[in-house]
Amino acid sequence: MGANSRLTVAAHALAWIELNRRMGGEVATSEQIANSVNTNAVVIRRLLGELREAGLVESRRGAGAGWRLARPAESISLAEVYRAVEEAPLFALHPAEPNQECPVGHGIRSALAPVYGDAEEALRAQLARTSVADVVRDSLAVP
Amino acid sequence: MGANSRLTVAAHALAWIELNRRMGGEVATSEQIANSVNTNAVVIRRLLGELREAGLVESRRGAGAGWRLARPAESISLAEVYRAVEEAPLFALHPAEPNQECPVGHGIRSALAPVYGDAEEALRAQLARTSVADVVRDSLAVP
DNA sequence: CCTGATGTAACTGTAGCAGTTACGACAGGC
DNA sequence: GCCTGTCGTAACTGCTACAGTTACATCAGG
Repeated sequence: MGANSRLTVAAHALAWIELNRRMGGEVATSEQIANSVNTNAVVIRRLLGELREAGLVESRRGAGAGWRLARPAESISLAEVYRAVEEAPLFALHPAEPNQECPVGHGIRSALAPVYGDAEEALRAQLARTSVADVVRDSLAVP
Repeated sequence: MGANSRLTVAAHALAWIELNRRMGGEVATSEQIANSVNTNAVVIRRLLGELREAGLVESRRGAGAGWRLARPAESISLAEVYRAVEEAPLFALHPAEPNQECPVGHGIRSALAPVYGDAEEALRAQLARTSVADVVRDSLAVP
């Protein structure tokens, strides 16, 4: 499937902001984060903008501007990050409406919808078990 | 994210083959299945070709050709169908290698990989709870 | 006012999915 | 042995989304 790296980059950015804070940094700039992720600063600003709408980070403008976490890193789970950056459902139903005169075509969307819902729920529940603080700890633990 | 409908169409095709068999049909043709899914027969043949490589269906060529399930519908789970049609991992790591001189950039891929693995595992485990026979039953139950 | 950073718009390149046409390969029936 | 119907597959198009980039307006502190 179309696997994208939005969750990866968002988690990286949040972990960097948190580590920077622990090192005494007031705020982190998109340029600094982009340097660690190895991408363009605009890509970071776009992603962090979605995280701000979700209430996970705050930004300051003007001179001495930058980003910081809106809540402790321990309380931000990857499930919240996922919800903030991936709005579309994981599985799509039919591109075109199936044949309603066929018993399968008529009922299959109603049959699959709860299955997909439960599967996404299981995915989110597992992501909820990891926080941004966990990501920082595990990253620093790599030799 | 790029949600595609490959799992949906594959499940629909398998359910249709099973229902057709229960109605006395020897084999199902891609044209018949495409008529129920409301798509092109080539789309069906491509998808069923992947399911055949996974050992879920068999095809016969020549006159009177078509498709049938390789195993009872009760024993084919959506987790197997998902594995057959979606080879790529759900979450991608970084598009470009992160900055190795940064502690976060150096360790984050190793930190995220098991998290993503566990999340996908939870997804597959939930999909494994539904079989093609369940899909047929639930589809027919829709008024 | 100057400076440095955010906030966006606009565009490009790339990739995958879905759809379509076309045609070769195959196997059974006549 | 040819006809027919279906699979098997290549090739192409249109569409969408992600990632990257440039450009510029906006803002706030010094």
